[in-house]
Order: sequence, then C-alpha cells, then structure tokens
Amino acid sequence: VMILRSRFLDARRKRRNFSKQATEVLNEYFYSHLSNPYPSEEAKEELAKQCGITVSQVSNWFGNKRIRYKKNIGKFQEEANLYAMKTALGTRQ
Amino acid sequence: HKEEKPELDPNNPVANWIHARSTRKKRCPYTKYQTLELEKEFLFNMYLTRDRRYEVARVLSLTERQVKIWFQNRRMKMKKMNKEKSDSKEQ
DNA sequence: ACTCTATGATTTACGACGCA
DNA sequence: GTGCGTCGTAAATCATAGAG
Repeated sequence: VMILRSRFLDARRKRRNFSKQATEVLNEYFYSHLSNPYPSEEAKEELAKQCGITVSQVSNWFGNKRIRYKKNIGKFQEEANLYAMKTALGTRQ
Repeated sequence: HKEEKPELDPNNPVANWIHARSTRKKRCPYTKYQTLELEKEFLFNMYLTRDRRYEVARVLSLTERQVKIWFQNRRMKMKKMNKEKSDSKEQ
C-alpha cells in the first residue's frame, strides 16, 4: 500500500498539461476579468474545484498567464477575442 | 486592493494590474554552493540571528537583505510543502 | 523519431501590512 | 520609528510535455 501510495505521489510530481476543459475554465475567468485578473482565495478554490487542480496550481496559472499576456498582448489577441465572444454569447439572456 | 505600482493609463486593460517598480533588482539565480549552504543553515535553524545572518552573507557573498529574504521565502516554501502533504492525506 | 516551443513549477525580490 | 515576521505577487528561469 505504501509503495502504491508513494508511486502515486511520484507520478503526481510529473507535470502534465491541464485538460482542455480546465484551460477553458481558467481562460474564461481570465478574459472576463481582464482589468483585474486576481481571483480571491475563494474564487481560486472554486476554480480549482471546477478544474480538478489545486489552489496552488490555479495561482501558478494566473501568475504565468498575467506575465505572458502582458509581455505579448498581440500574441493573445485572437484568444482574447474568442473568449470575449464566448462570454458575450453565454451572458445574453 | 493595493499595488506595488499602479500604472496610471486610460484604456489599457493591463493598466490597473500590479507592476514591479523599475528599480527592482533583477532576479539573480544563486549558485549550487550558495543554495546548499543556505539549506544547511536552514536545517540548523529556520530563523536567523543577526550574527548568523551577517556570517552567512559574508561567506556566500550575498547581502544580509538577500539572506533575510531567502529565509523568508524558504519558510513559505516549507509551509506550502507541509500543506500539500496534509492535503493529500485527507482523501 | 526529433526539434523546439509552450506550459507548469520554482526561484529571487519586493510591496503591503502586522506585531513587538 | 525600527526591524523582522507573513502573504501575495512580479519577473526571470528551470524542466520537460507534447505539438508540429
């Protein structure tokens, strides 16, 4: 049991990219809060739950996203438009 | 909420984000030796006395401020590791 | 199969705030 | 006021998964 457990924990250490759905959720939040993309602790917990990742991973994702977006806004323009459109469609009643 | 530096700008979405001041020192990765010695010192005691801080800084060619901050960061790292451990225990 | 680049994680350095 | 504590983050850098 301990061996299986430690093996699981070791496997956890290997980085895997987040699922498409998880990235979708994170990007939706990011682009719909673009003027203040700093989720509260509670919001992070909710995002973590939705994405099936940890709160730390949510923090890492936003940290990386903010700096990479800021460093090259042009590169993310298409993605930004995509999520802006998605939000507009999902928001209308 | 507070900012390190609110960049006052009209329509830019990034304008109200937190920005590091331009005077901030660029991150400079420590050598393996420096890190190893700092880890050894941390193992000895998680909190530095003023004398130990001075001595460690002198030996490793770091400023006392760098050593102080390294210990602060190291304690936060330990806290994070402990939290992960306890989180994985509770199914 | 093999490069590379994008991505998740970790490492320095601070600002904001707290307490003695 | 001084000084060191934590907390959350910026920005650079590391490691490598995985797209092309």
